[in-house]
Amino acid sequence: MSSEKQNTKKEILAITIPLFAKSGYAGVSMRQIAKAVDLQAATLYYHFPDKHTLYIEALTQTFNKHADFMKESFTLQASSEQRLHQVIQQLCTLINGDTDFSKLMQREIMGGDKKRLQFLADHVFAGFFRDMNELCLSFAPDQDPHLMTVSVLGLIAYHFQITPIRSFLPGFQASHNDSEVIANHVFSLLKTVTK
Amino acid sequence: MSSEKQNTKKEILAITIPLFAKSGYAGVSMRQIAKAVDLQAATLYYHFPDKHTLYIEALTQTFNKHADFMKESFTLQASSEQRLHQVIQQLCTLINGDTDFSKLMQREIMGGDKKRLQFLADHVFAGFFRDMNELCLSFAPDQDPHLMTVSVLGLIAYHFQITPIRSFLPGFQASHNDSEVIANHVFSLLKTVTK
DNA sequence: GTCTATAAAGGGATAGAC
DNA sequence: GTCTATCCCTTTATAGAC
Repeated sequence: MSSEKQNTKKEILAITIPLFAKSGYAGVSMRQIAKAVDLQAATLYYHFPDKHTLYIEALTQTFNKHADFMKESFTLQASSEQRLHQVIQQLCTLINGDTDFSKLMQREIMGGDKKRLQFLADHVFAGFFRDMNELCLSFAPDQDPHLMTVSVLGLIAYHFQITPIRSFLPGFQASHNDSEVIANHVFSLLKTVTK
Repeated sequence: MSSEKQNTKKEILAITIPLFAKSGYAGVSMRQIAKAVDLQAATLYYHFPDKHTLYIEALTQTFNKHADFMKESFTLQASSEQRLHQVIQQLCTLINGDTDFSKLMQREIMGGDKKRLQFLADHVFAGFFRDMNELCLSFAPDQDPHLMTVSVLGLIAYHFQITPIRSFLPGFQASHNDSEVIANHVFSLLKTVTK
């Protein structure tokens, strides 16, 4: 509790998260991490028992960061169309503002560890997903709510996933990387489903 | 040209692709590959100069496999709505039938090597993407064609991306993993945009 | 074309000084 | 809490026999 060095652990995590997001667990060595944090590799083991624990803590922190949003994004009382619009905008802002979150999620899904996926589903997404199902049911009653929720999420997430390659694809304009432009586009698509 | 051993190289690639897809470049060792192919690790170096080249060839083969579809999916002369329906179905079949393709693509995008992304964009997706832009323009003239193309692709791709975690999410039913069910859902969403 | 053996480098992790 | 030094294992890659 004494001084500035209590922050080291948090600093390590902060610097490690983007490394794991970009290159994956196996793609980052403890030595690389140490270099990025400007410490000796051995020092990392004072703060974390091993590499796996460091990764799990990085993962946990990245997901916890958005736990509040996941729970409080549906407080607004309004028409389902207005709520949809708001949720789309918030999701775009969230995903655009934290690329690491999406990447780590993608990597976890591809890795396919069932226990971890079960955990992520239950403790990170369940509440949010349930709210989304409900919202979808109210603005698109003809659609299966689970499929509809995935569609809305995919419609948003994919635009940010492909950001690194987007500028090389036909028809690209700088505005296509803008969070608000994407949000408006997605909403304009989905509101035709509403009526 | 003599005998059965000319196939070794192709066999190595065939077995390597799913390994790289699931665990990424750094997540797979030459020894693991050798074991999976039932060869000694040193033998791999007779067929490929190094690991990187093996990976690039695996990548290339995976993408080339679909080059034909990417070029010939738009020959059908019909209403834009019918063509959209057909393209959606074909994309679902393709993505559902080759998980490795999507995973390798995702990993490439997350890795962020600009030269490789430029190459993939130009040599794998450019033609297809251009056709999609055109199709989008004809069935949804009010939307930006580039954004609309990405939306259609994301709407489809995301459903398959999340397959491993889907069964843990609220509202899941077994049918949600079915390629045809997804295709019909996506089309039913998009056709409301058409009118 | 595949093997055994091995070199050379890099990886995770620990011991002990400060 | 951070360092240096080091252990031990795995990794990529090569040399040379068959």
